[in-house]
Amino acid sequence: MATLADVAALAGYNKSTVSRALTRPEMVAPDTLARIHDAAKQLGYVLNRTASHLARGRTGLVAFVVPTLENAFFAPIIGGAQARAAASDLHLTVAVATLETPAQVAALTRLAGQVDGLILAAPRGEDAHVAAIGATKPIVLVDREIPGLPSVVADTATAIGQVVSGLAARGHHRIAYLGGPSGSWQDPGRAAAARAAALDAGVTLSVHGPFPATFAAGVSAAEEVLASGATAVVPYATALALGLMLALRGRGLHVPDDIVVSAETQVTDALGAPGIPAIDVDGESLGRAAMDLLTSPSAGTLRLPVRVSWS
Amino acid sequence: MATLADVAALAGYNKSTVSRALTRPEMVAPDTLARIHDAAKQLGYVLNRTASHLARGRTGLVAFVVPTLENAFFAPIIGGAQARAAASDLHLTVAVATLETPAQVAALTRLAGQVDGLILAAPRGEDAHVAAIGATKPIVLVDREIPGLPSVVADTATAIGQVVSGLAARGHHRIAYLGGPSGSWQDPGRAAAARAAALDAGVTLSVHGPFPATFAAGVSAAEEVLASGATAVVPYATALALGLMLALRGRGLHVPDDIVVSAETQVTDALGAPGIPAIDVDGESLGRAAMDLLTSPSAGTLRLPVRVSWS
DNA sequence: ACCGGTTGTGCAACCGGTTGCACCGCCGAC
DNA sequence: GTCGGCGGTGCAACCGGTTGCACAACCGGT
Repeated sequence: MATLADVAALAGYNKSTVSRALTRPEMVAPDTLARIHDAAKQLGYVLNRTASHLARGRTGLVAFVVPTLENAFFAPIIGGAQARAAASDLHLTVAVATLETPAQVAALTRLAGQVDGLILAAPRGEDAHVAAIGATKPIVLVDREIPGLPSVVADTATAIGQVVSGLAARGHHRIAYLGGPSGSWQDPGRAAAARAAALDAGVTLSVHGPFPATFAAGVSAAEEVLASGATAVVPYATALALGLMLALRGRGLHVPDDIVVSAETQVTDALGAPGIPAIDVDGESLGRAAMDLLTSPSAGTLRLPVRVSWS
Repeated sequence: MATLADVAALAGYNKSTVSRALTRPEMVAPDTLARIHDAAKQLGYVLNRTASHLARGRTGLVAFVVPTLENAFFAPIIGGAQARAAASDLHLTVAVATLETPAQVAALTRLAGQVDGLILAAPRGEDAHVAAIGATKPIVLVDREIPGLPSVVADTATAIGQVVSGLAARGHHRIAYLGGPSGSWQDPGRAAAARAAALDAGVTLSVHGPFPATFAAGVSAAEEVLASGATAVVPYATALALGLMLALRGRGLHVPDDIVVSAETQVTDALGAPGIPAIDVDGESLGRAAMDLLTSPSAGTLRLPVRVSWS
């Protein structure tokens, strides 16, 4: 591997000039620049990030922390962040932690020492624990707000309110809301929005949960949903919706004729029936926004709209 | 941040001795070790990985490359690899690439220059392209075999053969196999196993595809499946199965009364009906095995069994 | 008492860039 | 014709560990 010194020798300049030519071209005379670029190309020089990072006191790593990898919801978010990270010459390292236990907080604190910044997606620990990590390193929250920390959240509460109103308008009198994992920051807001919309429309809303955002939990929720007598269900997550749909069908009910379940457009489209609400979060945008917030910091919350549509 | 030099000063030793005490304790006298550990603890010393990596000529990074993040199939694999990586003090950085285009190969080659090793999950590029990356850095393949490269694959072909046989034994005469993404290495083996089992049992097998491993593709496959007249379907991936199931139900068919679709246990359980085959791949084990293969190299393929069960 | 062999520690070079500061030459201004 | 200023470059220290080599002390054996 060619080093800066090699390039310098070939071009007839000093290491430092070469370094400047490569990182701050405006500090160097044009023809010097050209000669150095030539030499670099000729030698196939590529920057040694490790050395660069050591000298600069940075690591070039950003940790993306998710509560779980089982929930496909986070995949596009990671994808979006990853794309932006690559554009800034950063690496994204993925870690799994909810921040609910001291051990997890400790592990994440250790990890924080090895990265330039963290993106915490839907962390479930206490404000103070999360903030403590934010005190050490730049940090951005996704789908969670903590005063003083920058964050980007999908405005699903509003969306869910719209869904409940729409369902009521379509004649549903009993609606069920299936809550997310305990500790979820989004959940209370969604439940509240659902309640408010139901109250407003004069329909009954039953709130169930908490449930992990998994297919299996959706299956296990079927019983409770049936008992509630609801004709429409608004689950916290797509995985939950899918599990519920299949379990309902396993009990002989027809979705959506007997009971309507909201999900993503992708899923509601498949059913090919009208009147099913779809809630679509643009995960990639969330991820990109989070990464952008990390690289060009600014406090406050960025609230991204969520699309609601009806099949 | 305390440095080695600080610890050395406090403990009354030289940097080098401290370094050795921390990395190769057996080279240092017991009481020296104790004093150094004391000093380190007192100062809250933690190793600067960047400096360490520079001196050692390594980066401590392993790239985990997946063809897509949309498919939840890779999540547990990443999780498993991540867990093992953490145990070896390595960071996992996730990248998305199929290796099908020169641009992707180039991007991955660049990435390869910044990591200590790569795990390529289900890469879809040509053998030569993949092997070229393997020539630069240690590499492990997941769900793909290329002569000369270490790999770990889930033996889904065998599982699919069992499923087809079992379906035939349960009275299905027309069975459909839904293929995976074009370029998938696993797909031909699975299709072949399905064909062999069908031939063996004297039933008809129709092979469809290629399909991306997504929910939407499953939906779009419904038409073709219906046209085939199959009473049982074996899809390449769970997402495909779910999409298919919902689309079939959207067309008024009952799963599994009218048509049986294989999936993961999780999904088949939800249906609460007997006679549905389930195929379960232990993703975490795959990931762990891949990481282990990377850290303690050995050529050849590690073939992990896949569980088949019937609801 | 002498010697070859451990064992434990220090010295200093090194990994490969980055950057503050000094220096040189050339410019326009007075 | 001098002088301040500035663009361009080199020098060397530095980031924080790692490691080859030298060396001193101490071991048991003869």
